Amino acid sequence: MSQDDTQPPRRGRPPSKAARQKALMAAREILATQGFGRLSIEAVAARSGVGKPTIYRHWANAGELVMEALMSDLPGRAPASGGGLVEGLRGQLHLLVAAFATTRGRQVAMVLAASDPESEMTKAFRHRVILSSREHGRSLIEAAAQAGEIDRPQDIEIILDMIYAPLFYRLLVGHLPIGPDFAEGLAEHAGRLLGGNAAEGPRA
Amino acid sequence: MSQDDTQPPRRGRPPSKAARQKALMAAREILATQGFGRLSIEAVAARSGVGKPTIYRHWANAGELVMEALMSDLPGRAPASGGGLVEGLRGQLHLLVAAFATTRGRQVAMVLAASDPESEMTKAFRHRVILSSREHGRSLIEAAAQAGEIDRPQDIEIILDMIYAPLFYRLLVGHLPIGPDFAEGLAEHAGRLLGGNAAEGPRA
Amino acid sequence: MSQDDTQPPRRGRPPSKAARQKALMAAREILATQGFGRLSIEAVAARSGVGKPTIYRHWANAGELVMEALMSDLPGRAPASGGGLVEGLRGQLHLLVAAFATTRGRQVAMVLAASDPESEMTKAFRHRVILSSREHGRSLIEAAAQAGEIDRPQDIEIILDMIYAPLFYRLLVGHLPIGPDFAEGLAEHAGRLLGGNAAEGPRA
Amino acid sequence: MSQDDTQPPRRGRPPSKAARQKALMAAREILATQGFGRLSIEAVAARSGVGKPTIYRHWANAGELVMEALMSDLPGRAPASGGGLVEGLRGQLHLLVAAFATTRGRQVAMVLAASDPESEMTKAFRHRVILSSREHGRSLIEAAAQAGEIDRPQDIEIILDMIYAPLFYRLLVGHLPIGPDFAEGLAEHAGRLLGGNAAEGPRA
DNA sequence: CATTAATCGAGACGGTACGTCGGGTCTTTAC
DNA sequence: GTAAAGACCCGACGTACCGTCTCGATTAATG
Repeated sequence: MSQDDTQPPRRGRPPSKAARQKALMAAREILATQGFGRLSIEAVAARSGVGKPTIYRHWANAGELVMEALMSDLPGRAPASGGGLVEGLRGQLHLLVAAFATTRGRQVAMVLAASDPESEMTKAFRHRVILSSREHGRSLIEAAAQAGEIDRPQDIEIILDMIYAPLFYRLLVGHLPIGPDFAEGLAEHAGRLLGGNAAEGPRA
Repeated sequence: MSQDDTQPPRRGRPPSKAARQKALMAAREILATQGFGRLSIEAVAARSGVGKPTIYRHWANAGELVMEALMSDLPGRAPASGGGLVEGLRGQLHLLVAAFATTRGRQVAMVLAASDPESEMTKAFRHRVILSSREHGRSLIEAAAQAGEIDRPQDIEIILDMIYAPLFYRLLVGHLPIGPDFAEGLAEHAGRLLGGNAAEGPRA
Repeated sequence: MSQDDTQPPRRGRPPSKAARQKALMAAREILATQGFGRLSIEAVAARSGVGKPTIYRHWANAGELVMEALMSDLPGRAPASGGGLVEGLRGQLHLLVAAFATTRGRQVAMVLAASDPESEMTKAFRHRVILSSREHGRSLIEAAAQAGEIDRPQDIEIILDMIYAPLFYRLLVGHLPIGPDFAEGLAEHAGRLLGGNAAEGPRA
Repeated sequence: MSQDDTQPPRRGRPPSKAARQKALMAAREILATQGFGRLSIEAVAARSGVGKPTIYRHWANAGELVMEALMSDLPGRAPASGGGLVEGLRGQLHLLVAAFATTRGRQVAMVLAASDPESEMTKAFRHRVILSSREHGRSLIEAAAQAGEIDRPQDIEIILDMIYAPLFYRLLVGHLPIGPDFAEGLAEHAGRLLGGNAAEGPRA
């Protein structure tokens, strides 16, 4: 907001970064061992040794705390595989699948479904956790179009949804497993969707 | 299921269908006016006049009650449009989008995310609400293959996910609106995915 | 019961005396093993195999059932000891103390305190369980007066209370044990209260 | 008990005395207007505006709350009437009778009968409400013996029971009214029991 | 170095809802 | 036509967390 963020050195004890970290750590542990349903502010306070009011000073409710706890260890960008478009998508989808085909995957879906969709924290969570991969896909496609590898698609939003939605769909519905084959198939069909000449099968 | 469902007339007072219906009705009203977050067994009991223990006799928890309440008024099958494969998909997707592009859509996602994925009720809910449309799509595709309209696709599971996942993805993430254009685009891309000769878009 | 009970042959299933007895038996068992606090109509029904509505057909509430269950095995009249007034009282008080210095004693106090004091069953219980001994005492005193052993006391009601109240007082308050010494002391003081010439100590 | 009761200043928010008082006040009101049978924690919470968990933080169950509510407004010590022993007993018994010949009297009996006899609260209640008058009587008797007014009785426990039990007996059994005549008669007979020369009745 | 002020932990507060127990009534089938 | 079984509505139970609010204890920057 202000261009000069050198906050006027306020008097009194500054907020403790350690408390914040302890709460996040405890939240991650509870998520890992007991699940989202068992995570309560009370439990986080008890496990972390941080007082409840301190937790409420940092997060508005349990959902926001959980979101922040889940926003670490995200699948970093795929390492810019030199290959073509499908190659790039394949790499990213493998990373994504590996990152979400765990307990955390369902937790992400749960917290997303349970949170107030208008909250700032929820928006940030959606962008960082869900949509960032979609945006990465968009840039891969646009780069391929720029390079003449494919024609620029007209309905890119729907295509992006078709590529990235199935992962969360399987996560939520659980009708089929999520594994490397799944990422492979998605990448291949994405290629077919983006350009007929993409005659590059799943690794020959 | 069994051919002889004449259950042996059990002793004692039979469960009241009226109580069951009153509870479901109250649940639907609360969902419509206050949302899933405000729906509690207590509130359903108060609004319906049905006792709490009676509600617990019928459903194990609020999630199961909500699932059953949401399982009515589903988008019936598309009316067997005489046209080709894409025409059939288009009709179904329009119905689906119309059915879920409402408050109920997000509620379905929320209750699904929040429920015990192993519960029988959750499984029934997933099949009736989420997967039934997917299965309908499968039968459309297989009929088209049978008719020689398209080649039989190899990865039909992934294709089905790509067609039906985006609706729930947008529902959950909320990054883009859900409307007729969306159904249109999905049907068109589905056609492209299923057969090269699908030059039968809505645009010329 | 009687050999010539030619009841007008009423239609339908006759009321089962067995059900009544089974319920009373179950109530006694629960009183003995779990106490008055754990006795509920539900528990009696479960243990006895008698239906709840049947129990309610016989007793208005748990209190009345308990009262009837406790009204058996009461201390019979003392065997008319040939001796004087104090001798008679002593015999009766020993019987009383023996009958109430058990778990049942406290239960009698509890059910009496908890019951609706206006109910017919409560009145019957009070007369049979509490006041019958007091009335026996009255007749002993009046016989002694008749025989010239003592002067007829003026405040006989208060004297009767002073003789019979302490047992229930100790039962309720529990500040001192209830045993033979207690009966002995009561009888002796009762004699002193009733006539100065009653110079007959506790068995010389 | 400990001579240094400066309790170590505990951390955290201290219990609110106001909440405690509000709950006790509501309990007294319910006792007065609806009776012990209608008193539930829920009702106390609703009437007092105090939360249910707060009530449970202060008392283990309804019985203990009621006991504490009943422990106020006790019949203070009789004002040390200058007269002799019987005069002292008479004064105290009149106060006692006046204090218990009300609805509260039966409530005291009910709560005492219904409470766990081993609970600390029950013990305190018995001592403060029931036995304190008995102890006062003991000190009156011992003072009279010290002063040579009477011989020291041997069975003082039984005598004390005979003096103080009838009040609670009538309360519990309800066979006779409790009024000034009753107190009068008790005092007179107590005098007769304690010493032959107690020719100081209220009559002549 | 003492003061001061904000944050910390602890924990009680008024609440809401939970899931369960038992009360007393009513309905259905069996005897 | 009564008995059993058992579901009904209802009230209350005692507990878990919620999010807020005092408290005494800590801790840094200020004076």
